[in-house]
Amino acid sequence: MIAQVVFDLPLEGPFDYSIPSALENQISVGAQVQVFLGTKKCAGFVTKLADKSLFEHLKPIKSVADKSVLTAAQVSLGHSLSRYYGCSLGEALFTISRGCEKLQVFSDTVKKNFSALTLYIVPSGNYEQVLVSLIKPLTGEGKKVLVLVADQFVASWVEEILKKHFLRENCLVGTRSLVFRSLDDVALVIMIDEDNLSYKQEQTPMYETRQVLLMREAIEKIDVAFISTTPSLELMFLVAKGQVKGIEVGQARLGQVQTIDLNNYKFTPKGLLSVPVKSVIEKNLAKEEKTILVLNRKGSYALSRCTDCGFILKCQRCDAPMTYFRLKGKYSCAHCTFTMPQETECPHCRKPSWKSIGIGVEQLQKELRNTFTLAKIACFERGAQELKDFDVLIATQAVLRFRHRWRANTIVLIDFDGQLNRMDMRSSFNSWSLVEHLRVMAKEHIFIQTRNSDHYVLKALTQGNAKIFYDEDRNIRRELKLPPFGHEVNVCLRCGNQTAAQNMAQELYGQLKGNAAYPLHADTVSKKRDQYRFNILVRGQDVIGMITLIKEALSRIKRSSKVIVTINVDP
DNA sequence: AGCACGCCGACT
DNA sequence: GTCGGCGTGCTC
Repeated sequence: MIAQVVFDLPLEGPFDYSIPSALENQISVGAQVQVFLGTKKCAGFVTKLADKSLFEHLKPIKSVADKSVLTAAQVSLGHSLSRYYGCSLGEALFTISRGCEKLQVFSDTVKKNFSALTLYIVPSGNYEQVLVSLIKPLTGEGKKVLVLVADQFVASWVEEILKKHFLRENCLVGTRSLVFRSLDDVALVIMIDEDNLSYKQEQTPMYETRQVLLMREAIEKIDVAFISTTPSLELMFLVAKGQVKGIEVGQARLGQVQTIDLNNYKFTPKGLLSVPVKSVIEKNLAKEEKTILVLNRKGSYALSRCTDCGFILKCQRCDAPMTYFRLKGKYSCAHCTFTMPQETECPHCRKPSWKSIGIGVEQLQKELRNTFTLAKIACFERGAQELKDFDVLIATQAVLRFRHRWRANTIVLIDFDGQLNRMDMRSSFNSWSLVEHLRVMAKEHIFIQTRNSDHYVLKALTQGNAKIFYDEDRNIRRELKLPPFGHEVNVCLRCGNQTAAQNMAQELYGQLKGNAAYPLHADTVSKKRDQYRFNILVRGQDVIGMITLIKEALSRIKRSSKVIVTINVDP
C-alpha cells in the first residue's frame, strides 16, 4: 500500500509515499502526516490510498499527526475548492484544516435526511427574532448551530443576543474561516449579512464564504439560513430560480431617505456642505440631536499637482498618487506605508504653482469648524472601538459597526456620487447597501447630496423600494454578463522586475487568446509596493472550465520563479 | 514555495 | 584559484 500526499504549496501533486507497517492502521484518507519532500520535512494530507506507484523509490511516511484528521466531506470540499478557485488540493485542505483548528470537537453525529436553504430578508436590520426562532427548536438536543458573521463587531452583537435567550453553549459564532468547520455535529448554519465584502478571502485560495457554504450544502446536506438586510444579487438570483426559499421579515423603519440635488444649488459658495445640510445640522444642534456626516475618504486631498508643469506627486513604491494630510503636514500613500513631508513648491519645476486637489475628511472638518464654531465636532478614527461625545461626527462607512447599538438623528452622505461612479460592477450594490444599512442608524432622516437624482439606486432609496434596485441591477448584470449571469477570473502576475512580469503575462495572454471561446483582455500596468502587476481577465459562464484553461496555459509557458501568479475568481 | 545544482564575475 | 550572485528545474 502507498499513500498519496499533498502539501500546503502551489504544487499540484499528489506525491506517493510508502506506508511503514507500524503506521498502517493509523493512515487513512484525510490523515495528516509528516514526510520528507526533497530535503525538507513537511506536513501533508493523505488524499488517496493506492496499491502501486509509478515511481520506483518511495520515501516512507515519517509520522502521523493524531489530531486534525479531515472528514470525507472535508476532503471532498477540498477538491471542489481547488477546482473552483484554482489553488492546489493541498492549499485547499490546509485552508480547511486551519479553519477548524481550535474547534475540532468529537461528538455525536447529527442525522440529516434532507437540507433546506432559506434566505430571511430583514429590512429593519434587527435579526434578533429570526435568530431566536431559528435556534430555539434546536436547543436541548445536543445539536450545534454555526453562526457566520462578517466581523468582530457583529460577532459580539450576535453573542449578546444568544446569551440573552439561551443558556447552553450550542452556538458557535465566528468569521469566514468558521465555514470550514466539521459539520458532523451541526444541525444548522446561519450566515449573517452574506453580502458583506469581508466574506471574500484576499489570499489564496481567494474563496467567497457564501459559495463555500453552498458547496458544503451540496456535499453534506445541511440546513442553511441566510439573514440579510440587503442580500446580494447572487443570492437573490438563487431565490428567483427556486433553489433558495426567500422570506421577507418585517418592514424597514426609521430613516427616511431624501436626496439633495446639488444641481439646484449652483450659486452657493463652494464647499462640501449644501445649504439644506447646513440648516439640518443647525436644527439638530438646537435640539441637541446628533448628526453623522459620511465621507468615504481618508486624508484631505486625492492628489497634489503642479498647475504649471503638470507634475503629479506619486508614491515611490506604487504607481499611485500620494494623498495629502493637511493636519499631519505630509503626503501618504493609500497602498503602502510610504510618506513624504509637505511641499510648498512643485518638487519637479520648483515653481510655486503647487496645488492639492480633491475632497476629504480634513477639509470637511475645517468647513464645519468655520460654520459651527460652538459645536462639538469629532472624527471617527479607524481603530475606534467606542464613540466619543459629539454633536457632529465625520465618519467613513466604518461607522456602520455601531449600527446595532447606537443612533443619530440625521445621517448625511456628503459625496455619494464619488461612491456610485466607481468603475466597478459592485459600486451600485455597495452604494445602495450602504444607505440601507445606515437607515438602521438614523432616527429621522438620511440626506444624500448628489447630482444623479435620476439614478436607479437613488430612486430605490428615496422610494424605500428594494425591488427597483434589484430589477434594474439584475438587468444591467444580465446585459454585461456579470455575476450571477457570468463569471470573471483574474490572473495576476506580479514581480519586482517589470520586464519579467510583463514577458510572462504576454506569453500567458498569447496562450489564452488563442482560445476563441473566451473573450479576453490584458489589464492595466501598475506597481504596488515595488511590485509590477499585470492582470489578465478571463470571462465566461463556466468557472471550472476557465480555471482548467488557465492552468493548462500556465503549464505550457516557462515560469520564471520570481513572478508570483495569483488566481482570483469573481474579484 | 523552497531548495539544490550549476555556471559566470570580483575578491583574499 | 574560490566565494557568491541568481537563473533553472525538481520535489514522490
